[in-house]
Amino acid sequence: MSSSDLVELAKRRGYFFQSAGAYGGVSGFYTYGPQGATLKDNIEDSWRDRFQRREGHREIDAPTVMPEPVFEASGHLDTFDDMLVECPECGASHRADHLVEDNTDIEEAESISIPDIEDLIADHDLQCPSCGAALGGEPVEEFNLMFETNIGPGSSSPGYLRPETAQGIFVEFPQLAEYARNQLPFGITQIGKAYRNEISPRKSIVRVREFTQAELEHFIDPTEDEPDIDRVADVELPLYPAEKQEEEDGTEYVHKTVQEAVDEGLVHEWVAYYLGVGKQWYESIGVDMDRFRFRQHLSGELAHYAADCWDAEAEVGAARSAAEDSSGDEPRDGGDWIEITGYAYRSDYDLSKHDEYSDDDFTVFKQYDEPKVVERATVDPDMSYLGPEFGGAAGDIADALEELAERDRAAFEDDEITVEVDGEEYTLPAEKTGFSVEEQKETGEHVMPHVVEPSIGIDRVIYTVLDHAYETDEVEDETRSYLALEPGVAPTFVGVFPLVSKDGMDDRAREIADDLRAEGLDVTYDDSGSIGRRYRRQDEVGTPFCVTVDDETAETVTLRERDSTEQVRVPIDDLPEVLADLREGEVTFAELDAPKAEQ
RNA sequence: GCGCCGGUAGUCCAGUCGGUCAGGACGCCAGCCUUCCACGCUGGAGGCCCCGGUUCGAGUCCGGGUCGGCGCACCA
Repeated sequence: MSSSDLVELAKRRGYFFQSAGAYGGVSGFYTYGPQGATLKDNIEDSWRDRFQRREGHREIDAPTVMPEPVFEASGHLDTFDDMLVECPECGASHRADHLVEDNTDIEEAESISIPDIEDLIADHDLQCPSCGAALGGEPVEEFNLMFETNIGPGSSSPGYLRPETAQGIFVEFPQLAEYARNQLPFGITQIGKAYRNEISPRKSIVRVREFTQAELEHFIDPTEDEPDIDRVADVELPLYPAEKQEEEDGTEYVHKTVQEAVDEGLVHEWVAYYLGVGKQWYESIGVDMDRFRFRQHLSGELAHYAADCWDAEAEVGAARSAAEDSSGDEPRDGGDWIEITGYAYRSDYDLSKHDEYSDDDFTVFKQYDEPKVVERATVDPDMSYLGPEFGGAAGDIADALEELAERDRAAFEDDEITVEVDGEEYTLPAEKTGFSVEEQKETGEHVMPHVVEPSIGIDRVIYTVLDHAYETDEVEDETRSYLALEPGVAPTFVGVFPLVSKDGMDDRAREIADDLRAEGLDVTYDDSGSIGRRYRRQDEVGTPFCVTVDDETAETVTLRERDSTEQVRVPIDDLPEVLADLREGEVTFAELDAPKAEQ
């Protein structure tokens, strides 16, 4: 369906709409309506079940605001802080630091101050890459993609709204590792809002300034932990490797099972494992596998933290006729491919950075099976000598001695030892160094875990699920449009109607609706207009089943399925169980052992 | 942020040259009627994106803003 059709339906039927419309709306912010919020809940619950509960991981809930040092360590402060210069002639915006790097010998221009960058542009007579106009004298503007705020009164403690939920997990790693009893591997999930002050929000809820991420950070020991590939070995992956994308006509997908992808070295084993988990999940919530692929990041596209990355992508807005072509091997025209998940092998990037920048230890101590005995050269400098002799340099000299002992124990065979500190040479008698070679028992080592991260954009998944669910067909010579949402995620699960509002049928229907609600189902009651109109209404919001009371005294009701519009008769007493089974996927409508209803 | 195009009930649209042109359809609400697939009857509520300007008079013309679509840039 076209994007405008989807946006229109979403607004009309309460899925999502632009926020604060009464005040003219604000770009990049959306509100999920009564249907959409429930659909979102259902998809999030399903994600928890697949990526968390069934994998044995645990969820945390960290703040959305974090202090500045967190983002200094994570690298977001630098990489988010773009310097833009605008061409006075053609209006194009360019990264000022990139211009300088490309046209001078300067590297790392990102760390240069704005006035200096402006001077460099003027001094080198840099020109607009688009039209060639001179850029000297044009102001360089700073654009930070993180929302900034102040923590507490005053501006002495800047904070930022998190641009990804992941950092909330990484910064708490020491405490989380303690919870996990310092045993690798373990996984922590988080689902919540993240914020990016996008320059240009686009395409409805696909690119917004506030969005929901569902992330798993799986911490592993890179030297010995392996995924349990068997769990997903046979899952078929539609892969779109980097090399295929770079080909002239790079449209061929490679279909491999998880096992094959790992065996052939095409995908990192941990990433491949989660591609398998992910594919099962997308399929279960109604993403059309004919409009789905895993695309490998091109080397220049990799994030600052990623060692390898595959995106799950879905094609949305594709024409109906194309969707019905089930060959599946060729990408189709007409739709846009959007990223719905990033599967990144983040190595130890994040933990190393936080280990370096913070006061805490972001490693895990791994005990050896057998303690190792190692011979180690150590020093124990006589500080009562070094202090009076060398004054303030004494501490640095002691450190230098320790470093020298590890590097070159032969140096201690002389009577006098010389070390260099800040360009100065210091010489002292060997006996004052306390040098010795000892046998030490090592019981283990500190390991910096690596991180495997499936990072799901919930809003984009919702958009995809709605886009792929939209169907039209012919019923009684009339065109009908409906959302073929999976029963497991549909926000309204069953509509309950009286065939006509008289003879007590409406009261009976209300009772049934109440009973089904008591069973935990999402139920809507409707007695307005004609029965056909009510069916169509529910079809369009994607309600998979409708129950109609057609005789107050009868002990059965009709149960209608949305996609086929077929009906069966079901005893009222059995309804809760039948519907619960349908919702859980224990049985399909076609498999129900029930007589067809006459219409 | 730049360029092009656009903004009229909940939704989709009509609205001429500036002058009873604010209209249609669907949807919604109320009543009636109705025994299985949105188009039975009657009645009703609801709108010119915002601010300013031109004019005797602005939905209509102009400027700015805002929101949206597309393209460029950006998307760590």
